[in-house]
Amino acid sequence: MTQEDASYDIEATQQKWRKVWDGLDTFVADESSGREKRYALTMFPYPSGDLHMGHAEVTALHDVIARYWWQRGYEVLNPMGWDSFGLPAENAAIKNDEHPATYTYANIETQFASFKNYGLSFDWTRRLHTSDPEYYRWTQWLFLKFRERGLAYRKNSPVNWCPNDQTVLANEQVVDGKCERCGAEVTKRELTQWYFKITEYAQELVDDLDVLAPTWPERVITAQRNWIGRSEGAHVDFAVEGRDQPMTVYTTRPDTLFGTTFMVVAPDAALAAELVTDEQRPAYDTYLQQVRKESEIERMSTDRPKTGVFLGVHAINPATGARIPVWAADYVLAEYGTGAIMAVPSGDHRDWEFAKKFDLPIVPTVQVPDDWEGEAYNGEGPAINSANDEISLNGMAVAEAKRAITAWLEEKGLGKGAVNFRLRDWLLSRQRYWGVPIPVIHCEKCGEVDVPEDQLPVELPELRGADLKPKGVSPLAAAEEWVNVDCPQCGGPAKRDSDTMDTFVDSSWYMFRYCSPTDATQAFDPVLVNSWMPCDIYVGGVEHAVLHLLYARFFTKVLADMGMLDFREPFASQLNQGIVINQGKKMSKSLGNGVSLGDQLADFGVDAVRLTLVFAGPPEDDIDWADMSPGGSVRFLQRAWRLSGDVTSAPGTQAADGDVALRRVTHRTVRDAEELVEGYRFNVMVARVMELVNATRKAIDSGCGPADPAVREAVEAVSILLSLVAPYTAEEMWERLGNQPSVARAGWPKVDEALLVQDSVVAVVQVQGKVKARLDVSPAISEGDLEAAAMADPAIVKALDGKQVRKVIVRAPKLVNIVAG
RNA sequence: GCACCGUUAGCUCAGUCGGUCAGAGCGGCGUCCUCUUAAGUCGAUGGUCCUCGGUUCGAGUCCGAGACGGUGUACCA
Repeated sequence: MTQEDASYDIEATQQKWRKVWDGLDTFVADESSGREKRYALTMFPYPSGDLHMGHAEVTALHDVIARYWWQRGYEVLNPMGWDSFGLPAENAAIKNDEHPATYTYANIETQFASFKNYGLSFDWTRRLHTSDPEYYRWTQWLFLKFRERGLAYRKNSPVNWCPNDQTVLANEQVVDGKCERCGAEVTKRELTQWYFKITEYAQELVDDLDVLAPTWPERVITAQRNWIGRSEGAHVDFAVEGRDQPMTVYTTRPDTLFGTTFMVVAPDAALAAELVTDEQRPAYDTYLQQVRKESEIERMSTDRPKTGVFLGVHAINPATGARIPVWAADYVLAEYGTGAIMAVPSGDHRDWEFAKKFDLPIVPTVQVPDDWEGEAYNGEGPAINSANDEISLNGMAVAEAKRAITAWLEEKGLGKGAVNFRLRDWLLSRQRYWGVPIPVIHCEKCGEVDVPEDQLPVELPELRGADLKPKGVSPLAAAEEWVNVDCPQCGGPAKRDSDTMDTFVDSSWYMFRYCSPTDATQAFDPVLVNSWMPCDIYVGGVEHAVLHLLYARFFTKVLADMGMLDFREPFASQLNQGIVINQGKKMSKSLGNGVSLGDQLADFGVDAVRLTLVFAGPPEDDIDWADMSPGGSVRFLQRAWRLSGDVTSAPGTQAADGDVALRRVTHRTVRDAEELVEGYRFNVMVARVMELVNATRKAIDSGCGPADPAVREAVEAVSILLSLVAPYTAEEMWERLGNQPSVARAGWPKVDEALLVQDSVVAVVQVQGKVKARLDVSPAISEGDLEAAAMADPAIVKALDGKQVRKVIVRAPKLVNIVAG
């Protein structure tokens, strides 16, 4: 065997097939094919630099599913595009004195070429970029539609401010008190900003998680549930001495009302400043200053001691009539609930700590179990100390007591059962340039006026370099010719809104646009969208568990309510891939442990890199590239390819008369591969293909020989199975077998069920749990026959010699266990 | 602190209903081939299935406790 016969030239093969594929349009989705539709979506990238190992992994995994569906005979929509608005382009533009579009579109072209080289089955006729005016025109249109429905509004409130990026952030973009993007410590500012009213959909967003739970990763479901933070409880009014208005609190434990011994107000809530007496005002002001200076990070740490200040006023516990002091303390948050709480130190560890520190009374209202040790008790138990002239909760369990006290409060007009959410409205304004301009004009006379639909898109003015430097207000505000316009309503002087939208708005609806990407008359074609969607699979990183996925779900529900969609969840199932790390650590410039995708592809070829990533382990696990052996993948692929040269039967040869043993392996492998791909267990699927390759090799060299029809069947199956992971090698094999390209659309091998059934199985006979004999039996053998056969076996007779048979366990057709002694 | 997940060969992982169940691939080692340094062949090696206890005729598999590792989350009333 010469060198040329033993291996193929990876680089030449890649170049050859790229050219052939370009002429085939193999993966262009055709709505009119009449085939059942599938929509495979993977999160589109931000165009920063070239593709890296992370992109390589997620697209390789995603491609297995898309290609599998094509092979199974579905019409597959598998689009790709770019989430191309965003800060990195703007920062690069400032640094290099250029336009953000220059950086953005250059990177897009680089990534596009890399994707093509990487052999993915994307339908490139549907490519989109969110920064194209043809796209963001419809982002603006959707904004106006949301505004029409009262779901986009402006309000003044304290917002998260990133001092580094000089822009506001959504709550979802603040992680541990830091900017999710750049890591700078987030501060608060009072600003008037645009919001989407996502809270209006809070209940549905949490309810539908139950629908998604079977097909979405558990951790995403959990993350969203926690983020939405639904809780049930009650609002309770407390009269305040010397004040007409009561103060209202939200509590999840109204049953502990009798144990409320003081009240706490968030120091930065308006209510605190209102309630404080003149006498206590200096102390309060000092405290407030101190709290304001704390960073979010300090404030969020849970193990620091409680602080607070008495406001000088008293409230009345509506259940006991007791006078209880009202305090301000920073462990109560202004933004959650009503910004004030009823403190029950016996039942809440925070209140307990506070009461201990400031020597406030503690009244237990739930009987603690005998064996319980601790401080505040928030578990189950009968109520105690909870009675007045009108009502007694004593003896009731927690749930019952909640109902009873809530009913009593409602009857007295002192409270009401309530549901509360942690979720806040989505702050969407950004004070930066490279995003979608908000299509609103501010007129002194008319107020906020929509840009008329026929004037969309509101295009970005041409700004570059230093014009884009962060100044705390949007760079657009300084573009005078752009900003100053006539009011569309009254014609008077007016100004455009100079903020741009959060880029998460762009990505909240792109999955719809892919269905009719060039439609110039509407955001998307509802008929096409409803025919393709919801997406059958959405592959992407778990870092979007709350942000993007929550927003996209919200948009879908709003659009459904607008009558444009006949479904209410965009992604029927989801797969989160892990990340590629190196030597146990995340790849980073500072660690110098980055692995260049380009280098890996040059060294091992596309197929071997893809195979390595897919075979590395379960898709959701991280891959440590240092533990991987792409060289091993190269050798395996060459070994598989070599099979295709050994086949001597002609194309079209019927396999029916072929070697049965090999055929069983082939058909078993194909069937298992179906289940494994559908269960996203691609690594195991690859292992099975490796075994099939080994079995085929053995059949050729020392079994039925290369001319046997079963060999062709096996090698064709290998080629088709490999086409999901290693398209170049598979194509090369397919051609070498004498078939026409492309193997990607060859169709899935048909499994002969008869070959999956064994005509005899091996039954094990155990004595005392130890295997003493093996019998070839029919799979249909009865328990009686199996037992008789076992007892008659010479080895068993010998093993039982002189022993008393106490018990015989028969599990036909696999096992007989004889207990003797 | 709480919740969830995991622990099987050097590495990455399979192991379905409790019974052929101690497995695959890779790596490493050795062998052979007109002999290497991304070629091929053949072969052998390699495991306290994290620990302890329980259920069972039988436990990698089920149950309990613990250890270790990981992930998420954390003053949300």
